[in-house]
Amino acid sequence: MVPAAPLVKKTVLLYGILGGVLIAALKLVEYRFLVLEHSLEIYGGIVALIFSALGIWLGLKLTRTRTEVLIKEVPVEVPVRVGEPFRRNEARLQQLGITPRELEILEAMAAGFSNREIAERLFVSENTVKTHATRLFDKLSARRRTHAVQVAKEAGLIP
Amino acid sequence: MVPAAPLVKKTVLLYGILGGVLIAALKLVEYRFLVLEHSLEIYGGIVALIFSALGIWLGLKLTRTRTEVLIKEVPVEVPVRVGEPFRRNEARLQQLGITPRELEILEAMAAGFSNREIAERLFVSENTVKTHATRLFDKLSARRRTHAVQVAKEAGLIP
DNA sequence: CGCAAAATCACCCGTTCTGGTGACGCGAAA
DNA sequence: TTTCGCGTCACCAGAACGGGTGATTTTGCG
Repeated sequence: MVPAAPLVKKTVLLYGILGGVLIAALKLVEYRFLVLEHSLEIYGGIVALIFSALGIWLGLKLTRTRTEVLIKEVPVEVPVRVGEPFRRNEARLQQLGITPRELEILEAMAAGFSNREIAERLFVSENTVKTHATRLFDKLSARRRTHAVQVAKEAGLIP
Repeated sequence: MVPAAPLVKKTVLLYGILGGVLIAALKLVEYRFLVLEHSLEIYGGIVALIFSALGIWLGLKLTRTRTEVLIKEVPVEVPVRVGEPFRRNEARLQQLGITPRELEILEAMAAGFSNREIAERLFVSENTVKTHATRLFDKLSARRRTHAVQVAKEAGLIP
């Protein structure tokens, strides 16, 4: 364990110095608190609080460097379809009576865009997109957009 | 922010309890040390040491789960014959940390079923399906189910 | 030109989905 | 034994979606 040796060393050193300074500072002011009742508890509490914070910071610091070091390079298989640039089934398209505009909405839908996003993309209002969508659902006999997309893909309307 | 709320809360609570116990313990033994010279410094040092360790532990605990997120993907192109019965990309599946159950939900989702339908199909409550869906969206970096499906298809997780 | 199809937009209402939070049980691993 | 990952379930607020209805503007074509 302990991969980032130099950084850890530096951090620990800094931590030690900070601790020393704090102890010295506390010692300087301890006499003031000492005149109070239960001053020892207060003193201990303060020390505990400060060093807790310090410890948390240290812990965070250490783990942060660990996460940075933990970059894994993993080979990923990327499926590459050879040939077949996708040929749209125009016949079925006409058969279902899907208009060009509706097809655009369908494609955007399949790409995972929301109605609002599609509206912005095509420079129309969201209501318009919804209208197109509704008609698409009718023509594709679907009730949900996910279903519509599925049906469209199977019908060869979209890639 | 801070998604791991329950863990943090529990941890903080435990931390507080530990701190209290330690303070009490120290108070019990303080009189023994008090008879020595410079006992206050020793006392403070002990407190500082213990709470530093505690703080470090806390810090480590808090950032524990953030270690394996940094995965660098190295694309390796693999030709895929069209018409093949579909080969699931198990590697990517594991990379994303998608569980078998989540994959089931993902498949049903891609088929165009609603959460309720999926729930009925898998004999679980709709809430459970929602939970799985939410986790899927996180893992697939998607905001909508259509988008999730699209991402999953591109990643070779589903046909 | 004039019509029909297509495209555009609006409003309402109910349903579905998404995000966030919290909790419990179980089995495997540490 | 404790911890952890997974699966399960719940509740809530807000966003997105779907269905229905009606309306106006563009556009292609006879």
